[in-house]
Amino acid sequence: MQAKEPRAQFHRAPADERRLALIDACAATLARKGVHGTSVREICATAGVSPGLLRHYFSGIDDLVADTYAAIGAQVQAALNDAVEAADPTPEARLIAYLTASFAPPIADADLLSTWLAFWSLTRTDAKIAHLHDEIYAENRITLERLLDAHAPGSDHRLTAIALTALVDGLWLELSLGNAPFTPDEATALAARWLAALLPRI
Amino acid sequence: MQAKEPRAQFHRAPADERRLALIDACAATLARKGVHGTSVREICATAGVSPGLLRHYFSGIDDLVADTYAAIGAQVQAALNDAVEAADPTPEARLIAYLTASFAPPIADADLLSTWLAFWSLTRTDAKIAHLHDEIYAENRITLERLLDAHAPGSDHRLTAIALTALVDGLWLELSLGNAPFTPDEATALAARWLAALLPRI
DNA sequence: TTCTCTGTTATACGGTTGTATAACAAGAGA
DNA sequence: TCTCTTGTTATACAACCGTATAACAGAGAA
Repeated sequence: MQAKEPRAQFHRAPADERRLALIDACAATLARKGVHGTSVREICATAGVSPGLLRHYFSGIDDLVADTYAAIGAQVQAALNDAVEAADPTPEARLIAYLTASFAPPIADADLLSTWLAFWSLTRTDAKIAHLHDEIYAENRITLERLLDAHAPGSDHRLTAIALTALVDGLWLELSLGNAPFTPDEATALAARWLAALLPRI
Repeated sequence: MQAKEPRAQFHRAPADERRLALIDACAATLARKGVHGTSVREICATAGVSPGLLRHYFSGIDDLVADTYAAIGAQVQAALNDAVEAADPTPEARLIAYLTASFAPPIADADLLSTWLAFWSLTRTDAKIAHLHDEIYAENRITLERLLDAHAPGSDHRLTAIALTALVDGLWLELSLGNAPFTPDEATALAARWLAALLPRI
């Protein structure tokens, strides 16, 4: 006996804009609800769009998640690069800027961590995600090796970059999880002290 | 028209045993299927038990996951302690043993990481899990501070323990995710080198 | 203004989710 | 051997899942 619902109003958006809105909504949902609470309906509700639309832009929810990983990864890389480029042009200042940025928003951020954890946890089950992970981390290490090489040209910085990445990741993780028993400044100082021990001139 | 299924045979197990079996099954399922693929039915199937039984021992699936976190956390702590106690009784050897154990099975293990990632990702949404996380990490830091204090008594090792935890976590994460661009031995060497820089006598 | 294309919504489908419930049977105690 | 307790199973339920489909309507083209 219920009256027929009038069809909701909507506007047709450019394809790029809609894709981006869905990617943003996917990241926001992963952050807020975790992998468990992230569904097609939840994402589309966040994007203010009907559930069916997701499959008009992506082949499925897994596809959207992978694209979201790529987008977020690029955002992080860009934010770090910006911080480095905004620093004094000495190799030392650029390295420190990289570290400082790693422990401050928008990098050290509970939402970003939640999203990132979702990606990590999908690495085992989703080959596309695993491939993206390798790409993103390889690019990050190359960035670091360049920064290190500017400081001490010629030597091999492979292991140094690996260790620095690990240290920064570990500190970033605890900071972003919340309740960390240390401050962002202490994290930067720790990483800098570590660098000073390895690269005496810093 | 189908014949009534005869009720499956079963045996009544001691409460502790059943609880443990369900916890093991929960960990295994989280490792194999991820958060997304871990359901009451999947866990109970792994444990070889009917789905309804879970709620006879736990108030719900969230409760079981929390207990699983506590159990796995204790196992990890125990494995690390065993490695330390099995080492030569010098402070240096004990520290190195801690590091080596961190990058070898059963600690560095893809299954353990998958489970651990699930716990991390629940930290945001589940208060009980968040509390467990704080407890487990605090205990781990205390263990490390004791090891460091045995080597250099008197000084404050708070930040050193924090940094070492972060470095080990980061290296462990990449190793366990697979495709890491370094070996477990290199990870141990990196951490040891870091310790040597901070604590000259190692 | 009208036409046409297609981005978008609404709805339906079979399958799965966590939980509730009652019937059953294992195994200890008498 | 019998009884009784209760651990365990089987089944049911409403809610949700990801996807498929057809009808609708926005907005540029003619």
